[in-house]
Amino acid sequence: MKIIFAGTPEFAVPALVALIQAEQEIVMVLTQPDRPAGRGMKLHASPVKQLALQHNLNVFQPESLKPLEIQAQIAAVNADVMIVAAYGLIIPTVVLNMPKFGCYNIHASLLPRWRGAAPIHRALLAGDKETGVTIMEVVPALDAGAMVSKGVVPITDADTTQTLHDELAKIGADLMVQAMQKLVQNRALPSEPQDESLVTYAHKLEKSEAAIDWQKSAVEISRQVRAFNPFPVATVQFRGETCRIWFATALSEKTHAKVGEIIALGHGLQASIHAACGQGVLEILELQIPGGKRQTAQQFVQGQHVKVGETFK
RNA sequence: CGCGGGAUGGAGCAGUCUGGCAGCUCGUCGGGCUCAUAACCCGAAGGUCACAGGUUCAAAUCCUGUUCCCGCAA
Repeated sequence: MKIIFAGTPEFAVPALVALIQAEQEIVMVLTQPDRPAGRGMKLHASPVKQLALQHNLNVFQPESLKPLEIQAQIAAVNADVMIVAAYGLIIPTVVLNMPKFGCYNIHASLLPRWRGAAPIHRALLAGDKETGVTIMEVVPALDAGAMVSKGVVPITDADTTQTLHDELAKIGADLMVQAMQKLVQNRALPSEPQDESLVTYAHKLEKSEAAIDWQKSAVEISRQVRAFNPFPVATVQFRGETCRIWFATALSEKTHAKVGEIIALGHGLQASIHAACGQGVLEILELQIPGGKRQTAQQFVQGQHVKVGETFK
């Protein structure tokens, strides 16, 4: 079966790997153009492009899919199906209709919950007990297509956007390969429409959401820290500097200390920083100071000579 | 050449402005105390101060160049 694969970031990589290993015929890989990024603003190829080049696949990276000559090039490969995984460009209806068997998307949530740009972050922030990945048809409306299959993943107190992202990408890849095998056998994929009454939207993360508000409960702050790892990372003010908090968990103990105050420092191998919140206590385990690498709470305390009674703001 | 921070025993840092004995909190090793311990006490090992050149009686520190790491911005 002739497949067009459309994807850009790391999330799409396992799916492309799985399709290559499943020996599907990938006739074109759509990915966003190389963009200036990183320190020095050098041009960087997307993770999907790098993988595609390693396998000598036909890479196509137009700025937009709207121009007619671009659409003609896509039509020319005469694909049977198109697979979309976090591509990042709007796909016009004309293009959606090109592949014989349609166009399928991997979305990192249990639809219809968390349609949109940041489903993993929003599920974690909201305190959802589980999330997952959905394979569905691509339709012109945002993440609104009928659903083909789902995989469910529980969210634990140890999960971050990073860990969930990696797991969901892997599950999504497996589900997509299964769906393609089914499509080859049956020439069609059964699907189930989304219940519109249960729709929620996962709007894009704002940089301003990264700052920690110590008035909030430890549970909420812990979710925020984990949702913002690895990007954009929750931040806090300490000794007048903006520090990033990479990992923290909520402790149920009570305290009368003022909000943001360091009330205890762990010892030995389990060293951590305990800070008072609006409700409960936050146990900080991994953080980073400006100009430095991320480090364990123990290294931070030893290097910065942190004392009980200092405060985060 | 987008802006800025950094590199110092195994880890994390101070010392650099104002040149003058290599320092702090840990870790490691040895000994002691203890029913016991991630606790406490005593002792020891471990450094080309990122690399190269320059200034100086004297450079971690001042000057020039290079490499690597990090944050911002996108």
